[in-house]
Amino acid sequence: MKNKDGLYSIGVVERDTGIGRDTLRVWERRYGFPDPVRNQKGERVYPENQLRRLQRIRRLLDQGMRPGKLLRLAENDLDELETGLRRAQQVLPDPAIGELLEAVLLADAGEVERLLRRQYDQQGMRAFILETVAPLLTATGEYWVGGKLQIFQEHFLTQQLNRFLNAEIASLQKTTRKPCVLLATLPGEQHTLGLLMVAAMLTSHGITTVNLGGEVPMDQIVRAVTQFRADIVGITFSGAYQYKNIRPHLLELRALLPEDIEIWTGGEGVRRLRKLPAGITKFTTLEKLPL
Amino acid sequence: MKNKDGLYSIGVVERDTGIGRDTLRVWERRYGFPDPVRNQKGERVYPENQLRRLQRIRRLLDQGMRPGKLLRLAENDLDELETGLRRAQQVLPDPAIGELLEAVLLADAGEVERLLRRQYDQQGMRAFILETVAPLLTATGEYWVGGKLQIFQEHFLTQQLNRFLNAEIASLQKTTRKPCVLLATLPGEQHTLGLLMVAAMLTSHGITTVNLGGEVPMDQIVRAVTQFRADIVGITFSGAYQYKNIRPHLLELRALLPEDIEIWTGGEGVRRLRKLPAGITKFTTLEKLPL
DNA sequence: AAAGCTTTTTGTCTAGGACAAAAAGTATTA
DNA sequence: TAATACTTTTTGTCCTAGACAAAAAGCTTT
Repeated sequence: MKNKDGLYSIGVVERDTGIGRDTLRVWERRYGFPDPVRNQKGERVYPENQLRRLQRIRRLLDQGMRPGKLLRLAENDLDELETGLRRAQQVLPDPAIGELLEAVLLADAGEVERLLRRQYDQQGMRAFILETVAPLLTATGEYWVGGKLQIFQEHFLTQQLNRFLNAEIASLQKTTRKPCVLLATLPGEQHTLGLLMVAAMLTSHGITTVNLGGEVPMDQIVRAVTQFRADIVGITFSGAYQYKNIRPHLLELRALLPEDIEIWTGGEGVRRLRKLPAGITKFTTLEKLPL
Repeated sequence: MKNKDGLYSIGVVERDTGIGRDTLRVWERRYGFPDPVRNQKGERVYPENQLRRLQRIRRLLDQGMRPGKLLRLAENDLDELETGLRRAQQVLPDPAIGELLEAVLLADAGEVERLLRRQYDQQGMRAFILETVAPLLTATGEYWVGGKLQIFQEHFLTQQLNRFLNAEIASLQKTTRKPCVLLATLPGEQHTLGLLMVAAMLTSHGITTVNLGGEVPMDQIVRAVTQFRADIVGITFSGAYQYKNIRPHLLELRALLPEDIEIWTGGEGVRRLRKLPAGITKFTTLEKLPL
């Protein structure tokens, strides 16, 4: 799949950017980018810098921009758009996030744990998630795109957060009550940290949550809803999820579930969505969760 | 995408079965199944029963059977194969495992938690892993192949174990010391519960573990080893992992790592392996971990 | 049982055209 | 001003049938 020197097949690019192969080919035809090399067999082979650029484009698309515009732009135009966006989004630097990032870069497990604990004890679950975990993940995302963070460090942080949140949820969960929220992602979506963050927030407010984790087929979600007598189904979509699929999938799920079951959805992937039918609520930010 | 009456587009089938669209088309061409209808636009439209059958086929493929054989079979031949598999795998009856299975089938989170806690308190971490968690997973695997367990129930149990073990690891982790064990699976291997079980056992014996989780690229493992100053690298392979790749991958990793770093490996996939070179140790069973 | 070889099986990729769904743009009405 | 209806543009998914390398199976030899 991956050639020695940062060369990627169309399948790998599809997976790593979340852009379908047909789309990649049609962009090439229409806009001239991406412009992959060919291997001996005549197959497209994408150099690393094109993969990176596609990932950047992907992020800008998620912000609501349009392919027809983005793909005709040069690299430095993208820079401008990104800095423009960054300015618009007001990244305020919290010293604690900096400390945590430092500890992640040094891969210092004890320190990460200590800092998470300190923040949690200071802030309580809700603020901890909103003001520590979420910004930390955003920051690491930016670091990764900027090449300042290794993949293993991201894995490490994910595991660390996973453990921390799971432990807290476990210790909180005894005292829960109605309503019952069922959490899952659909097949193809492996990013489950968002679910965990939602679960942590809800559980800390005494709401029963059942987290089924990643890649749960739709019919299984439907069955689980009856089994657990859930009132609400929460589905998250990361930025890597095939955007085009999100709406149809949500509609499909909506059609499969009884009307009195609410659907909540959130995550990077959902930001661009507009006008959802009754019975599907979109949360662009965790702050908005009704607690 | 989904039509009213249980009709599915190729994209939906791809998603719900995990079988790529190109593969679906080529199967149709070669074996005559699946055999979708066409819509007005001339596109493939799969009726529900074909989707279901593809899902069954998918499961049997995961058990190691081959497309060329499965796709030429009639529906009741599939039945036979499934019952055959069920019989081949014996069920051993431990009352506690039975209770847990029952609670999983009922999707009773509180009860599962209570039973896990009871077993853990009685047995201690080592015996809990060996005599409760491992047999429970084996049992659910058999139930799943036999169709007695829904996918969501398996997800539910995985999450529950995940949470439980992570919580215990977190509470134990303060007092750890050398040696340091780095745990991960290679790309393509998403099964990470094994890592968690190892991590739990080692941590309970005061050994430092760093769990990087699933699908960590090899070069990242190498980098992580130096960063964490690990002494041992643990890699697990589930039964679903391409058997043929295991040995070469282990050798590749061995070549990339300094000689004084040990490699430990385990999991279903590793059982058949023999004669590994110096510096790679295989654990066919968790009991054998040197503690 | 491992290693080396040959044959068969299997999945991924190619092309450029077609078309409907979604979004943007424009006009009309409240 | 804002909501609604209609038109145009943009965009992603699907189609065909052939090619070919990677993976697995089936042998044989060490």
